[in-house]
Amino acid sequence: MISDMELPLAHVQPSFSSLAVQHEQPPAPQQAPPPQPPTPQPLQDSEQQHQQQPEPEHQHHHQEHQHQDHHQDHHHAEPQQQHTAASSAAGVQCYSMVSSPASLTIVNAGPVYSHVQVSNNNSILGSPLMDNACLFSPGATSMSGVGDHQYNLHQDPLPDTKEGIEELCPVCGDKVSGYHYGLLTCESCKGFFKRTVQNKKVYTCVADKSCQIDKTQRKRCPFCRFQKCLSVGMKLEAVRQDRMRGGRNKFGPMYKRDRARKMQQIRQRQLMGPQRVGLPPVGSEAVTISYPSPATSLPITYSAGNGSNITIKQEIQYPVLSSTSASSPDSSPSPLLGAPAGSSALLEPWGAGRTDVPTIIRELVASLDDR
DNA sequence: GTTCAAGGCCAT
DNA sequence: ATGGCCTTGAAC
Ligand SMILES: [Zn+2]
Ligand SMILES: [Zn+2]
Repeated sequence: MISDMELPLAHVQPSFSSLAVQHEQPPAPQQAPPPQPPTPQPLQDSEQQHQQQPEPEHQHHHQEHQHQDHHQDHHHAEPQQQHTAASSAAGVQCYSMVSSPASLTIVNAGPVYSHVQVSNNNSILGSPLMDNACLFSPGATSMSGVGDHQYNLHQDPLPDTKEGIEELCPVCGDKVSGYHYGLLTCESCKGFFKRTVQNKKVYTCVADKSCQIDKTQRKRCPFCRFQKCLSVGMKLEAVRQDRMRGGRNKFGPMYKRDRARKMQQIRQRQLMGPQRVGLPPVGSEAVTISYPSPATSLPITYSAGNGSNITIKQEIQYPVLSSTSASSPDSSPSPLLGAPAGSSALLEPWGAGRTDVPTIIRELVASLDDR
């Protein structure tokens, strides 16, 4: 039985499996793929209410925003949190792209951000490897009934070079509209990710969780779309639980750095001509620092829809108290290609949670972690 | 004052 | 439910 393997690797999925969780889920033979109601898994972390740094005393002052012409509805946070004490380790995986835009390989990486998952007994489904691992199937698997078009993956003759490149959404290939939840994505995936996380949607894949997601089929399987969003690195924590509008979050500096990095890459390309300018994984030099625990987090369980509980990890940033606050998000937003294995830095030596660090120092640190 | 990513709105 | 467009607001 597959029941208990720890399969540390293998669950990338948006989660689920916990759906029925706790109770076992025996009824599924090995073939039945979908009965599992998935729980989109790793769900949520949210950007917490806005309490970022200063202001030790207030907590929510959204104030009524009403100037302007339209009103929005804002409800305060909704009631839904129950924390559980158990959290298990997270096996995180990343997909790395192997040159062609179509093939992905799984790479196992250390704990990166959040994928906490509950008791996952994803046993059912049969072989663990199958379900999530094959994002790409050779041709045979078309989903049941739906997928009919199989394009052969043609690669663009000139994938890189010029700005044209890299402006495709890593999830669906549509045009990028800016940085959203951690990386450059298109407007629709931004909206999709936001709706999914805010409303705690739980999707189900009727096929085998490996549907191809592209601009024309992204609507067909939200489950696989969300799964891909997480795979490429969209951050749950960037979705605000309190729905505060505007402002900048902790990823701001990262976006800026990433942008500069890409810019330089382009410069080099122009000057160097046809030389291979593959950008280094992000940790090119030598400086690789790894820190212990990821961040203060508390797992909380909420019930989604009906009947499923999901444990999620919520990032909390204490204002100015604990030195355990995360200071630099992560240095690389890049889709695919996981960070080596422990390169998430959180916390600076001087425990500067967020005080007044001279700009220059901050940049130094940032560039340090960046490499 | 400017940015620009996050959330909201609303016609499909 | 989706996705294009609009408003917001901390960081710069
Ligand atoms: Zn997209
Ligand atoms: Zn699917």
